Amino acid sequence: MRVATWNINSLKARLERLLAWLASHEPDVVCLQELKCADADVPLDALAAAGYETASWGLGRWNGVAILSRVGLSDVRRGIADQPAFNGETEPRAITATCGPLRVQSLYVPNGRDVDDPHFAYKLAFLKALAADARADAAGDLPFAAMGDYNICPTDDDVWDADAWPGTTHVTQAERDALDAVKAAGLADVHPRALKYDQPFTFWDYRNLDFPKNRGMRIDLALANPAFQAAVTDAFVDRNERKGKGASDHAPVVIDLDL
DNA sequence: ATGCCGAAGTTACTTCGA
Repeated sequence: MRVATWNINSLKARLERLLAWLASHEPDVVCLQELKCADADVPLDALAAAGYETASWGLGRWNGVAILSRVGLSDVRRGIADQPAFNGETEPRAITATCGPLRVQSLYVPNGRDVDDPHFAYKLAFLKALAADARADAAGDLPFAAMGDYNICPTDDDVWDADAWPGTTHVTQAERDALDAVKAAGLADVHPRALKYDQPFTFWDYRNLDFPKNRGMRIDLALANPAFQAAVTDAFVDRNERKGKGASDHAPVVIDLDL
C-alpha cells in the first residue's frame, strides 16, 4: 500500500490539484496539513467521489489537518495529550486514525516565527507534548507513523544553505533536540529519496526563485515505529507536484509499504 | 525548462508562512 503526507497550503485553493494527484499516484492514505478551512468547508463529496473517506480538524483560515483513506478510517482522535494552547486557542494541528493495517497521524507543528517570539516556545512545548503522546502508538501493535510538517530541518544536510539564516528557526539545536525527543519515543525518520538533485527537499519558498534554484528544506517528515519501518519498500518526495502555477509551496512525501 | 509569493479575511490592506 501507499501512504503520503502533504502540506497543501489551502484545501480549497488546491482541490483540483489534489484530486488530480490522487488519481495519478493512487495513495491509499494521505495526511494533509494547512487545510486553511473549517470542517464544514471540507469538500467531503468530491473526496468521496475520488474514493476517499475523510477525517478532518479545521477551525478556519489557519492550520487544519486531515487524513484521507480508501482502506478504512476509524478510531479518529483530534489533537494530542496535553496539547499546549496559543493565545488561548487549542489549534487544529494533529489528527490520528486507524486506516486498514496502519495507525497514522497527520501533524502540523507550529512554525516558531522567530527564536525570540512566544511562538517559538509554543513550538518547543508542542514537540514536548508530542514526544510524550507518541509513546503509546509507537509501542502499539499496529505499524504507526507520525507524518507531517514538522517545521524542522533534522540536519544541516536538510537545508539548501545551513548558514543562510543564522540564528533563525527550523535549524536551531533546541528544535533538533526536541525532534530527537520525539524520535526517542520509539520512532525513526523514514528518509525519502529525491527525484532530482541530491537532497530530498519538501519545501521551497514561493519567493526569490527558490524552487528553480533548488533553495529548499526537508521539513515534512514521517517518523515511524519499527513495524512501519520494516514494511517500507520505497520513499520519495514528489517534487514534480511543486512545479507550475497553483502549486503548494510543499511537495508530497510518498511512502510505499509491503502491507 | 521549475521562473521572481500566495492564501484568506475583508474591501485596500493585514496576517501568516519558514
